[in-house]
Amino acid sequence: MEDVRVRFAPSPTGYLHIGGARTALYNWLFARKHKGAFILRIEDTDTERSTQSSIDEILDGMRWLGIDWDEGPYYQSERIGKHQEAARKLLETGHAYKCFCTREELEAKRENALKEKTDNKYDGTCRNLSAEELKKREEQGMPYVVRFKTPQTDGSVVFEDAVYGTIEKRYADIEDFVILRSDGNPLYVLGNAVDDNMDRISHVLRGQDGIANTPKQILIYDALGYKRPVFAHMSLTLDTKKAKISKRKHGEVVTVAYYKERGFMPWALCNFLALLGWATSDSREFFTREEMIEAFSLEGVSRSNSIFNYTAGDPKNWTDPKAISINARYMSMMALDEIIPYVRDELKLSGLWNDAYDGEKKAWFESVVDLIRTRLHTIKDFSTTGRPYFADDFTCDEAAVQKNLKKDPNLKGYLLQLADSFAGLAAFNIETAEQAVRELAEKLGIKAGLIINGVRTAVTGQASGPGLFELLIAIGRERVVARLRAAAEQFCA
RNA sequence: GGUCCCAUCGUCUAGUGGCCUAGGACGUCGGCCUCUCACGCCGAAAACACGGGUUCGACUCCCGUUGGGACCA
Repeated sequence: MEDVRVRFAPSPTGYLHIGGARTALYNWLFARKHKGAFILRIEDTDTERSTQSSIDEILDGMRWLGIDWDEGPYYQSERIGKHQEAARKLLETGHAYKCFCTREELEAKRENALKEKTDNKYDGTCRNLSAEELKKREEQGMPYVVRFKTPQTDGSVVFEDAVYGTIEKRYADIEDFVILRSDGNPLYVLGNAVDDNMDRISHVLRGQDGIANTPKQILIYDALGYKRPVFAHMSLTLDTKKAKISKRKHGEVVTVAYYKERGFMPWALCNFLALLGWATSDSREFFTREEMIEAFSLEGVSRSNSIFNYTAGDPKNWTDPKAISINARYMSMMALDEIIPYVRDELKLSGLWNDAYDGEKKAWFESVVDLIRTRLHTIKDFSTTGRPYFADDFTCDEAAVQKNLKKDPNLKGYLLQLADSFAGLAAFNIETAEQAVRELAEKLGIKAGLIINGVRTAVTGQASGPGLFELLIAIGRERVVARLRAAAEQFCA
């Protein structure tokens, strides 16, 4: 395949949502795989709804995901002249005509068609205008739209979709569609085709919602003498009720920005998104960027829509559980130096960062990250669940306190004794700490678990976490002793 | 309404006529490990929408039905 050029062409009317990100990703993967160019084009011709902040959010989202582009961003609004020129050319070559039908007239026809349950394609009234009538209306300055003149022969438009295979649509089923509005603005079918030609796009890889437009665009390509690109449509991402996902309906979960906020690793999100409608024959689940670029192929893109398995109101699964699982896996498996920067950013953001973590406390910091990461799901968890390791003002889980500290009235004494024992230890390490705990339990004739669980909650406020003795060493003797004493007073009354 | 597209466990999917007693992953449930939780490991429940063909043989091919989605406004 020579000179692969693909593009992502979002319209900046909102935010970068995960469906859009997936489209961008697939294009990017395809470009990288074939050593081609990935072009970013902003389709901002809807000036009413396009905003700069939306453009910024899209660009930020792509940068964060690591989907870098080679050209652009180009702005469609700067090329309206080209679109109009194309419309003029189609008019001149007889491939299009001016239509003076008013909105009201069309509305009436449509209603009528609806009533009689027939097709509501444009009836071609203005297609058959005589030269005389046409001239008269032009002189009167009547507003008009430009319609494409669909062939009235028996033929059909046929194209080979790289994902869906052969798709055929009869001319008779394509109405004379509008390509230019009366205010001179191009419609998507026209603008998009002209732009793709200008940008020398070789493969149009877009959502399946574009599939119905494709035959019309092919008509335009042919009429304008453009070279047809390869079309490849991909399935859509729907919600659990099979409706399109949107911020309006589903809220932040569908925006890329939210995943950044909630502590996702960008590549983990990409990995999840890639799997939503693409698979390799071995059903592989984890890929590095290079591996995915290597493995990516249009053959593996699925034809049926996939469902973003998100249920509102589930605190544990605040997004698709598979996405969380993939992120968690990445967090526990990636190299320590790779995850550290994310943790650093998160701690800075939540005011828990200490510059010594990059200096004399570096080794300690890394060991803590390594100790706790396997049971965390997002980077955000380092500042919430992980807070007791980095700060003294952590909150205590009420259920944990109830279960591990208030259960036995003797715990107060146990914890105070243990605090004294820890304080008096010649050396404080995993072995000596464990020995101290077990000796105390034996001396008191109780199960070690009682003390162990109590200590965990006293020291971290939580009911679960890493192995207790490693945890104690990570937090450090001084803080452990202080927390044991404080908890004994506060909770074990 | 017309046209187009799609249809395998709850979800993401593998499967391209015999290898399928339908494989993997997430989730769910059970077990092991154990100081808790998680990780890890082991195991279980869980799907070819339906009906016709074609064929010696259909998850795989064809037709229809049903269901879903998209586009046209």
